[in-house]
Amino acid sequence: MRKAAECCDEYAVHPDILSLARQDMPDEERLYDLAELFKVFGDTTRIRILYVLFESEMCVCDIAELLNMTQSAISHQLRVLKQARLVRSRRDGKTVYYFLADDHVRTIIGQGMDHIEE
Amino acid sequence: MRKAAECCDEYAVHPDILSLARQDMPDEERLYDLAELFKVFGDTTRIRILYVLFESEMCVCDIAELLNMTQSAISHQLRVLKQARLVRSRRDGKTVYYFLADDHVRTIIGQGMDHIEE
DNA sequence: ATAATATATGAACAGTTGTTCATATATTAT
DNA sequence: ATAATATATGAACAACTGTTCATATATTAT
Repeated sequence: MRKAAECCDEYAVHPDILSLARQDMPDEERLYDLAELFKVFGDTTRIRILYVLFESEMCVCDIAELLNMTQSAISHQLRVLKQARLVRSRRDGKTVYYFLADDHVRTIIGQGMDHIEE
Repeated sequence: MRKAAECCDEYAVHPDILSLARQDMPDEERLYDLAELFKVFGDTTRIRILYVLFESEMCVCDIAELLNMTQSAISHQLRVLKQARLVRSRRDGKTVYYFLADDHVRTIIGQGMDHIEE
């Protein structure tokens, strides 16, 4: 018989489920990376930047203008998005254009919208 | 011609794109809710709880045991998950069982995993 | 070279978040 | 009623986050 925590001994679900849950749990590094990824989506400014980039690649100061925020604030957030590999950038002269890195961004945001709208 | 911010006047993308981006931007409340939702996914403890619930509904103290955390910490986080409507609960005597609210959780986490693993 | 423009970045500060601790509530058994 | 068990919750504190401000870097034009 399973030796559980001090609490809820008699009401505990079957030990098989517990060991199964332990098996299917991704390793610590993956869980950390996953949480880090979602943290990036967890900010209004960054979500708005991503939405803006749904339409087209865009330079830093246009994003700043669109969102009515300072160039610095946008630049800081673009760095976060870039580190998470959600956006990429290309330089054209003095201007740096940012664009969505791949389609996961759309899918994840789309699923999120589905959830809050239901 | 478009009157842009002081910066990058001559390099700015076409004004049509700017107004298009403005149109397709969800309203503030939606953007806020969306960011709030992703914030909930943006924590290792909560991600681990959700993973545990992939297998089966589970009571608070079993989750606490599985994740090696205090009952209080888990309970606090379950409240956050519940407020975000990612989990639901049912009471059976003294025990409260938590379970995933719907399939968006799996999809969102799955897409997140796809992204970090690619 | 210097000036102008676009972007990036470090430090600081306020606001937020997650855990711990103590305690409250809810249910069951006696 | 009281005791025991499972869960919930408020306060406090440390750690983290996003913006602002000042300034640095990069590119282009003169």
